[in-house]
Amino acid sequence: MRYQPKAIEEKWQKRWEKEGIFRCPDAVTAPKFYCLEMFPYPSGRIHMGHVRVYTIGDLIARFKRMRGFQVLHPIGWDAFGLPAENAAHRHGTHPAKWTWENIGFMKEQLRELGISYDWEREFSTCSPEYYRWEQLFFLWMLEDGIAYRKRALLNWCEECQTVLANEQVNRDGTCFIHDQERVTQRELDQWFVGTTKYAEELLSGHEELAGGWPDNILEMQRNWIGRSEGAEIDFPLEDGGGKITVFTTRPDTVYGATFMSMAPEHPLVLAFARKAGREEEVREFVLKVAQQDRIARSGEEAEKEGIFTGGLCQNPMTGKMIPIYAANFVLYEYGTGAVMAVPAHDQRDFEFARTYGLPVAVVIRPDGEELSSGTMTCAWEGPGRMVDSGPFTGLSSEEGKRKITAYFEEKGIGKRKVQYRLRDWGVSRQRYWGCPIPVIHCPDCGVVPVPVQDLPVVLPEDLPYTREKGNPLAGAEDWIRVPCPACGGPARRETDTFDTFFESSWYFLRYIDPKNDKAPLDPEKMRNWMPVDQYIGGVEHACMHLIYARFFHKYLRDRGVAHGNEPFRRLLSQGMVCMQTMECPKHGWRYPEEVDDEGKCRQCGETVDVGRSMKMSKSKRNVVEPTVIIERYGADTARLFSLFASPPEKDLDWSEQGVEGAFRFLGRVFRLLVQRREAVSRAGESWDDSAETRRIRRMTHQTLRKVTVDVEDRFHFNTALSAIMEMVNFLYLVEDAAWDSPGTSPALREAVEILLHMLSPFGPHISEELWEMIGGEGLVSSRSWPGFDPEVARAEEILVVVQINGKLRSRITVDAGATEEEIRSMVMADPRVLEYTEGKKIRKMVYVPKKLVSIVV
RNA sequence: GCGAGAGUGGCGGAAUGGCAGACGCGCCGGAUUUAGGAUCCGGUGGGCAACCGUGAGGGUUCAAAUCCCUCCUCUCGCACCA
Repeated sequence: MRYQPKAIEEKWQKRWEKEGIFRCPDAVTAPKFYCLEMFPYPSGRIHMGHVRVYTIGDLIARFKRMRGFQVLHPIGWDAFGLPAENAAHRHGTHPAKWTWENIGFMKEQLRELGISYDWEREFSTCSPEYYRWEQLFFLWMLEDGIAYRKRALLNWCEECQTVLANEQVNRDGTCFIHDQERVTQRELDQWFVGTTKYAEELLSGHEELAGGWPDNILEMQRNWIGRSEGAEIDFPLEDGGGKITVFTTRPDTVYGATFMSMAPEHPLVLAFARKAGREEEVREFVLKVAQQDRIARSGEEAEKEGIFTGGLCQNPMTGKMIPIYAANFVLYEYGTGAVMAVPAHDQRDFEFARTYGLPVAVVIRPDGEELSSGTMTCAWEGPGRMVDSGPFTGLSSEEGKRKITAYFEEKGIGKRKVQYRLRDWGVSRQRYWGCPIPVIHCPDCGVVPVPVQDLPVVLPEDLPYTREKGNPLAGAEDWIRVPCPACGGPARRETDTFDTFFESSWYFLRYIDPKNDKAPLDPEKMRNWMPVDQYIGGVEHACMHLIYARFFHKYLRDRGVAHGNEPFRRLLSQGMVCMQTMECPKHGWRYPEEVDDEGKCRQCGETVDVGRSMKMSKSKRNVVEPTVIIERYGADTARLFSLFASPPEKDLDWSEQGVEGAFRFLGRVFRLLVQRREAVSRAGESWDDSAETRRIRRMTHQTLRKVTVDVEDRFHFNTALSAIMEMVNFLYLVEDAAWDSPGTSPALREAVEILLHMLSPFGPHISEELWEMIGGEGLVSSRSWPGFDPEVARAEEILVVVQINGKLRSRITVDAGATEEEIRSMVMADPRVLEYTEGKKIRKMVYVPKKLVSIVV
């Protein structure tokens, strides 16, 4: 009898489904555990990254289920998005058809992996029954002023006729689809959502998440939110006709502000130029900067360029008039779009001042150093004593910050200010395959929200699904033309759709009540099930999805639809699946079959460069198809390998031999049980108290303890598996006589039963098969996790290590019950110890209970 | 540039102050086999040895892969954020 995964896996998948053991009833009858993996985009087939994340999630879900929790483990589809439109364009199918077909394929593949989902809760975000609720949320956001319309500068591709997200612009500033097409900046009216209103809470929420979330993700979010404390200061304009407000983190340097820099996009820039009769040259500069793509403009190496606008303003502390420049390094979207320039104490301002011959004024003196504005070669950005700063001269820069800000507030010319790097979220996309934004544009009433009773605004499916250019929705005249809900006059629907991150920002709530057609979800169910106890996904979502989802949850909490402050109690961020790449100097990336045994390219005979391991991707030709692996080795092998090869948070290097190893281990377990099943079924009721029984049971319970702790507390799945392997190795070495003896065979039966329980969350199909084979009751997947007996697991003898002068010199075996006194005297009697201590004076002796004795002579 | 993390056999990785290299891969040997494969058993950091070994150097400690300092390398994130 051989291990043939194909034959057994399908059988058990059908059986689990028939018995519905992974279905999660609404009523909570046991402690709940909500286990969620980031849902997939239905691209057509699963890849190894999917196998890894869903295997990890399934291990946790299955383990918790066996631990007695009522586990909610759902799956759905993040079904809107651009690839569907691109595929539609290429293959002439409808995006909806393409998407639904892909869902069908991928569902089948996930089933083949044997993931324990409650399929009854499955949904796709592209169905109106789902997206109607986010349309409702958007109407609430409009009501609350959280959603608003703003003119903004966006990346625009002339070929696509659509806005591109920053991630869709190549590094060289071209479109990610049309790499010949230069992306330009275009000003458009767009919908925004006020994520910044929650900036402080998104940051302070980290306290609640600390411990449950990996530190690096929290750190990334912290950087992304980018809180900085400082002050806003007003600089009056020369003609007394207003002021420019700047934000600075260094109010202590205000006496050194010798000019002002503004973002070229700032409307005041051209206004100043017009007044000063410099409009032409300034406009030319502004246009030139606008032509520069974002990437070329950003980065510290980029050359600092600017132009005098013709405007002047007054430094409120020195009273001096200072020139206002437009400068390419000033960001319009951050702070106020204007910066007080302190060349002596800011490197950018320093470079700018030297280029344009502007004055440098030292106002902070570092400890024990003299700075001279004429000779300094770079700015001093550190702390120091204030100089040339009027009444504040002599203060430390830290104290100066506080005192000057207080002074501003007293005089009403400035105030304390906390500034964030986080921007409001632009949610409009000029695309077809997305959720329609539920507003109507009326020539008389302006923007009118779609009345709640008219929801959902259903995406029309029966249109020419693709146009040569632009958004197909914009051509759907029958759908667009509607009467204005306010005045009844002719009006037009919004043709933009939501960013697909909108759908993924609340899907975890919908799983709790996926079929509810009266409300997004029932409040009682929500209180029963939220928060998600364990969320699992890739690090690439650290700053986008995971911030949007936290924001959404906080907003919905404020609207009474969610409760609790954070949606995800614990987060596991799993590493990528990588594989070696092979690159031919002439033909680029090669598939393994394009390279011969000697490592030469089959096309040209050149030696192929075997590169380092990189994330699997089609373009690098280092992809392994999960279906091929499942076909050849079975799902349990695929699962086992991805759990064993590497700890979950690290990158995993794919290796064919590693997969073979996993397969071999499963075969070994299979053979062991086939070989011993007779003995196991004949085993008696109770074991004896022989040394052999104790040895077997000790191994069993020690392994059980390690596996339980490794899976439950440490997420060290690879070491849990290695413990299981050790136990299998141990069982192979147990003599035939012990399997057949009435005294020890019951202990071996216990060992085998516990082994199958432990293996079940890792390799569920083979575990069921073997459980059935030894005559186990019911399905092992729905049994309870066995509890280990610490008494049994306790060692009878312990090894005490002896160090002399810090070096390992001897080991002695002592009875587990030995006292410190006994151990000390045994150590002193040990011949190896005597050899090193003879004739020497013992200066110190350290005793670590039941572990080690350290002697200094 | 700033921030975070990592660096251990031929390889993936164990050990989080107390026996460095668990487990697996690879390799070597044995058994079985007509043979190969598969399987089962054993060995496998370096050095003849004393000893030496966790990126390099220093420190703390009876004891350091683990803690501290300096440096190097790599990965990731942010990247002119005033």
